[in-house]
Amino acid sequence: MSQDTVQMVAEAPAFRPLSDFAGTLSQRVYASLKEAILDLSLRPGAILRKGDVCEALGVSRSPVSEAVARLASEALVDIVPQAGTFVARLSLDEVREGAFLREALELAAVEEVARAITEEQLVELRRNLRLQEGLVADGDIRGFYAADAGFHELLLSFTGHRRLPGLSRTAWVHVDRARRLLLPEPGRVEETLAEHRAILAALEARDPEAARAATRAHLRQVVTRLERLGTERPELFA
Amino acid sequence: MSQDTVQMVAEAPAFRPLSDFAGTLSQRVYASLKEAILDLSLRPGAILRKGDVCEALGVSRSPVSEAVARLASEALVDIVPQAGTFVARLSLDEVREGAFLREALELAAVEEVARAITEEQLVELRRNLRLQEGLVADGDIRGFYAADAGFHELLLSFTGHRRLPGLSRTAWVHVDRARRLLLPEPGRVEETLAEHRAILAALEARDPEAARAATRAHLRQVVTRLERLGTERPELFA
DNA sequence: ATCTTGCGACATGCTAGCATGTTAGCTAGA
DNA sequence: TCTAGCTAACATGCTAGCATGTCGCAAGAT
Repeated sequence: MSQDTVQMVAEAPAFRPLSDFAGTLSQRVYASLKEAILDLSLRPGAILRKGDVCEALGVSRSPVSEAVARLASEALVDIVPQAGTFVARLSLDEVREGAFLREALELAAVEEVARAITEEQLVELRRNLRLQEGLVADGDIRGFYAADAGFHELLLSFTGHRRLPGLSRTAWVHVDRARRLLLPEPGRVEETLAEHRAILAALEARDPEAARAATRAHLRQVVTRLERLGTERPELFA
Repeated sequence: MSQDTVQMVAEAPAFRPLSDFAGTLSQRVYASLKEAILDLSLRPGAILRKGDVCEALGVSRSPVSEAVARLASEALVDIVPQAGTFVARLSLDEVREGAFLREALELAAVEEVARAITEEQLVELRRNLRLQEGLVADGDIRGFYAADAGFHELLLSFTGHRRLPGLSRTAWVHVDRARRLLLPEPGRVEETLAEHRAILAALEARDPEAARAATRAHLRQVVTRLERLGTERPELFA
């Protein structure tokens, strides 16, 4: 019961306007809410009143309800029937599960891709990698993260499976949210770049096992640092 | 309204009553619809009118709408806005993707489990395997499939990840639906049983690579037969 | 002072009806 | 006879209001 009581004032939602997104109202509400949750601008553990969301976004309750249901299926919110909806707390268990899922998917992908990658696909990866190098040189960290995501999305799309990239992103959601807590470490982007180069090298060699090893090493970096954070500051996680 | 003709009766959805399920109305509608889709009692490609579902199940349109939205997220139905909702056609691409996903998850799981499986967990697996043997001996194929599913669910649960079994089941959905088209092959259940024994043996030996190999061989059986069916009778798939 | 108990407020889930965009069928013209 | 355009029915998406179950607070009893 010793919950936070002081921060009632800091409950300013500040959602991105719906006009920034496309699709049906439900999808737009979903996108806006999800972004707010991943941003941590909706604090973990905070109550999420559907009525407030309706008023803030200027829509009725059906689209909000559907959007919240989708978020619940990703464990980003907890719905307690007839009681309330709460933003999911940060949880090391969820981080571990998300990391496990993404690692499983991505290892299977690179293993398959390494066996039959085409020259055109390698060209795409090399181009993305050069883009990353440029962004690092310019110090554009935000752009680098976007290119990073693009690199992984390219890899997954090479399997030919349409829904795989989206599933991987969904799996990674809890890791990504917790990552906001990590302070930027000097030299980390250069390490990331080197890890991407190692993955590309394994794919150029068409060596499935090397590709798996490089991808695994790459993906475990973030989780390792989050585990360390969990032991150093356990109060951050539920 | 006009009376149902004889041919209309063939289109009778025949949903399982909602009282057979638990949870909110949305969840029950979802379960009932999903079962009908997997049963193929809702024909692939058929139009799925929400109004009809409402009337058949005796509920309003909101829970139906939410249930259908969930089905759409699993690609079991296609929603065309302001036009109609259709039961997804059988698709070899979806079968391949579902098989890929489940294989990725389950290989990662057994690899991890093999490293640190406890004696109690092995006991659970052995007990399940003996159950399978008994059901095969009794010729209870339906019961055997249930025990089969339980075997895999046990394996996945040993990772400690809560949502993993459900995700694997979701991934497998398209394979499972297409499997209804396969004629039962004599001796297949005994082969399945042998494959399960091989997985268990690898786990008892705490050999991650052997566990991966055995699991992979097991999971690819169904897909191989479905691929064959796809070349022999391409008209069955979209 | 503490524990219990009852009442009030409230958040979600559901129902019913309106707005919007699509599709199919029919009609008129070439 | 075939095509093009129009109209009418219709399916979904959204809005607004009712039913149901939960949680919190306060007053009273021990």
